[in-house]
Amino acid sequence: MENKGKYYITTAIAYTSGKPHIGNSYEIVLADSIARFKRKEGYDVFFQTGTDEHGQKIELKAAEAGITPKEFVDDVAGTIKGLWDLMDTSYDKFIRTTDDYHEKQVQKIFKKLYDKGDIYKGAYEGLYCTPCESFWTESQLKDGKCPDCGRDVKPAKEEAYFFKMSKYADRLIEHINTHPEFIQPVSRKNEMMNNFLLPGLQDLCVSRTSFKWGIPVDFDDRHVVYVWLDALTNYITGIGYDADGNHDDMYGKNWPADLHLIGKDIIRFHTIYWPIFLMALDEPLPKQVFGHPWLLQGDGKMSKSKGNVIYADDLVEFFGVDAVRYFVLHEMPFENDGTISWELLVERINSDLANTLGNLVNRTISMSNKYFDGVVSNKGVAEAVDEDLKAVATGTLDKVLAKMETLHVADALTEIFALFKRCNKYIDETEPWVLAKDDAKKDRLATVLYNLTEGIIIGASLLESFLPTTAKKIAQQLNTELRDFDKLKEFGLYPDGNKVTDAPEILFARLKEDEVLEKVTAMFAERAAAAAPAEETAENCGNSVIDIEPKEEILYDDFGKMQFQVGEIIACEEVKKSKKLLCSQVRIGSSVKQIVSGIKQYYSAEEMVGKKVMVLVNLKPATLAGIVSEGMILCAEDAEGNLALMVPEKEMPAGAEIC
RNA sequence: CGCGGGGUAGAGCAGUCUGGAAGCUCGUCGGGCUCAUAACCCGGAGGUCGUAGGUUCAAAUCCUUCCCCCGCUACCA
Repeated sequence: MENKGKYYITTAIAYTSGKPHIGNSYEIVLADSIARFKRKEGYDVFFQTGTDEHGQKIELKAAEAGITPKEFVDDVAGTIKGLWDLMDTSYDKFIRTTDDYHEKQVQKIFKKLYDKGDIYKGAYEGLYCTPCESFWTESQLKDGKCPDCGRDVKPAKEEAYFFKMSKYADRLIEHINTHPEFIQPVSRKNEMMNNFLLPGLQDLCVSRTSFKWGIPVDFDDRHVVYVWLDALTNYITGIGYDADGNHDDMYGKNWPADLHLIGKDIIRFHTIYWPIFLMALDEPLPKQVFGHPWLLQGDGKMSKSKGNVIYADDLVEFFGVDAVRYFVLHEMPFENDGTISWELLVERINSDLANTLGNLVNRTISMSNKYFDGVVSNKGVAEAVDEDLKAVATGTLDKVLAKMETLHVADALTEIFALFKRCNKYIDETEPWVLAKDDAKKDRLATVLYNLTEGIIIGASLLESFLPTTAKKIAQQLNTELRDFDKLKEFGLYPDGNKVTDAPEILFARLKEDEVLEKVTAMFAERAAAAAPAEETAENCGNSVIDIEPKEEILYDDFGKMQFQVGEIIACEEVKKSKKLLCSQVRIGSSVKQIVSGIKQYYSAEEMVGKKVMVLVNLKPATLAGIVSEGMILCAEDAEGNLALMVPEKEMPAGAEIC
């Protein structure tokens, strides 16, 4: 195989605040498939992944668990690495931001940029929530309050170091414009340009004094390096970058990276801040950043308290590694988010892996055994129908290469499966069972089975990057080797007279959806039961009471001005323009009022109907989202902003006064 | 008018740049076959290509109007 040079691919490093769910595990499988594919193309691949282990959140979580931050991240990093290994991923390097060489380089980089004048000391001004010890921006606030605890925030200042982003903005704009392939998919490019670059970049805060779990700024130890300068630099420290210029050979060989594979949520950091850091360090920019979409759970949101979070290891236990790899790779389109559900998994696995691929391999081997004691020989009795099969088999490589060139991994898989489908069709066209009845057609029969075996091994060789274990199993059953890419345009390389296994193993068993769902339900029920007591205890010792800002004392007259009545919701619909609003028709005595309330996230329109609720009826009508609201439905609100309607404790008629 | 993406068969999508008979996967219905994991192969049904207008011999595709969904909107790891 010709050497095409180096290929350095990275995933984002996973944040060690907890076990990643399947949506987070998707990225590593995608990266692994690309890495394996590039190796087969002849590139000298270096594939790096790892964990991002600093920050306030981890400091807090560790404190909650009663262990040190380092103990906490050691545990989670171990879990993450275990998952990556379980998914059969072929990374060359697993970097942790707590690794000593990384910490040392981050300090040196920070100092270097400070000496250069790109980092300066300033003050971070924002809205501060004292109990949470967190800064928020105007737009992060929920109803003007802290989005974490709901309490008031006040303007505050904190000493911090800043990076001069604007200094490099023009160079970055120029780079993005002259390198259309830099940001993928391209739709993201406009987002970055219009929202950030063209309006003008703000300087980035790169240090914090409000927590300690981070890399200390070595010349000012009240500060720790904040997030991105720590996390993003892993891509160079992991391969031996040295801020003084004494790089490891690995660095000279691999940098710049060929591909940073990341989630679409952190595109900004990788296409704006990271390139600018590199410019400041006088290092070349990565060639491409691909912000992949997300894999979302279709049936209801994943939530830990519901116990329905899907983890990669659960899926592997149910379906096996390659089935899970296949699903996430196939179901994820290039630009839009993909959906995962147990039903879709079963459907996909049955249809593609069991029916199309597994059954093809199985029926082909069975026929070789049945008719020729497993010996596959090319007797050269060709017919016209063979030509199309051969053309498809030898043409698939180029199609797959074209799809992979633009990182359309799902489409590449579809191309490979088109070959397997073609093989199935070939069996129908040639009808081997008919040939078997006529001794005179024995050589034709042998040729047909040879062609099938050849088609399958070509397909399996292409499949290797995506489903490595399955590809190897197929090769084993056919008693041959998977082929290199430069051998995939030739048809007829399967050794003449070779013998396939006499005991073909089912590659993917067909699954019964109801059985799977039953097992899933049982698993989640068990998990929820295990989680519930723990959560309750946490609630009881933690947040069972909340305090809110006291308001000033009022007179009875003030209270008397407000009229509260029981209202019955007789109709309710969502206000389509809004994320939060429901519009209810509320019967108050003999009249009906229209009231708009911001409770859509907690109550559906359907379940509102029929409820008796507490209503402030003499509030001056207001217009919300273009709809008149003639009162207010009252709710209790907890620290997280969850709402509960206030309802009469005994049955009361609509219109009853509340006093 | 903050910016961007999208609305094509029951579901999920391609096709739009470069106008020229509406396609793929799953599901569904019917047929074929029996080597195989009730699988495989063939065929049918099902779409006013979001809406309203315009350009053209010809529009899913180009232009304009409006409606609806989704993402981003600054220091979140």
